[in-house]
Amino acid sequence: MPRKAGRSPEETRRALLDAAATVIRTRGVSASLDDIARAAGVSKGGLLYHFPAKDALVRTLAQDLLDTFRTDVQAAIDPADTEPGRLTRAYVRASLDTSYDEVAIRQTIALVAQLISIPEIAELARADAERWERDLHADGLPPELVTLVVAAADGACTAPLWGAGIDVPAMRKLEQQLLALTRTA
Amino acid sequence: MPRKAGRSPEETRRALLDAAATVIRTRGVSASLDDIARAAGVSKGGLLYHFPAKDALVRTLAQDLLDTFRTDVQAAIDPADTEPGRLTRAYVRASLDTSYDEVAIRQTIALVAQLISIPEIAELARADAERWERDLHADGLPPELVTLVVAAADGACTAPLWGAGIDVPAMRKLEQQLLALTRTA
DNA sequence: TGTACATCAGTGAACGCGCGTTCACTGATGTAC
DNA sequence: TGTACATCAGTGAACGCGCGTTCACTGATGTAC
Repeated sequence: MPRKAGRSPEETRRALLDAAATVIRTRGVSASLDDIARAAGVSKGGLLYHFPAKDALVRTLAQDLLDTFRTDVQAAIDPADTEPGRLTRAYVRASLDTSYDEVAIRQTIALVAQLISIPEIAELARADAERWERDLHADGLPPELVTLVVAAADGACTAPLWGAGIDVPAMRKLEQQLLALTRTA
Repeated sequence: MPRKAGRSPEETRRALLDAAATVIRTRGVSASLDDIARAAGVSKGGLLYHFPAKDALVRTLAQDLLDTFRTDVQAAIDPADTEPGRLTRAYVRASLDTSYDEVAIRQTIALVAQLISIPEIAELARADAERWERDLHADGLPPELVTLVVAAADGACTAPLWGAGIDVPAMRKLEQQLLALTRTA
């Protein structure tokens, strides 16, 4: 069957990326293209029309996630906040603000863990992290403070990956502590 | 060829685990049993004599790493330190003490990332993390302080995973900051 | 001390299955005239 | 407005290869007598 009426190619592509995220989250990166394609309502061949190889699909998915987080942080910047550390505060908020449910958070982290285990994608993440480091250290706060606050934010939001349950009240408290720290400077 | 003189079965088993760590670090969890076995100087069949399936090998390797970290933290406890927070301080030291070289650290983290992406092993890590949470919160410090310090230690030592270079002086400074925090209580 | 036998610690060839990729083909959509 | 044609967005069968697992076999080591 050819192109489905009622779905544009871009929508199909988006559906494939979303399906890849869902399927890889639960079945791991070794999930088959067949599974992903079926979850998107497309044949395996159809998937390969949009992404010439599995590598390309997974790489695109990873870049998509990195871009989304960057956008989230930008959106978390308080326009009224003009003091040093505004980006750092937005980073803390975007990292710890658990407005979604616990399951979704854990699944997203699991997905990232899946992707980061691919060397090529680890390289992508590396470049992204270096950019974050530059941006955060140009935010007007003392470097040791940035190191501490960012490490804690990273640690808290990746902790579910290593195990322990997500304690929402504790995370809110930590968020407040970290935000307060950025204002002591 | 049968058993090699000059290597006991336990040594062969240990060699297989070490080889698995090395090979999986560089080629990922999808590294073949053939590669791992060859790296240990054993045939694929020989590997399967010691570990009945690939799952078993990888699970054993993961448990081995968790146990090693726990032992490291125990070893980092200062016997002269009798104040509240001694376990937390040992955790910070064991996490941030980068006495090894940078490459080794990054490779170990990469290995953990590989393993954690296997759901069954994520479950193992989860159980381990819950145990850590119990132990650390029974260490006599205020809970929010433990959350902050442990999150920062975790974040700092997993950061290389997401990218940014390991800044050894910055990590030493962070270590001092965190240790100081545990004494303010 | 020698011999027979069981078990241990492997070997390496073969199997079979799953999965990524290729490919010939197709019907809907867009464009030129 | 109708028609012809090119391109787009797929389909689904087939291929081939890699890898996990099985299995028949083997030589060294340990044990009983």
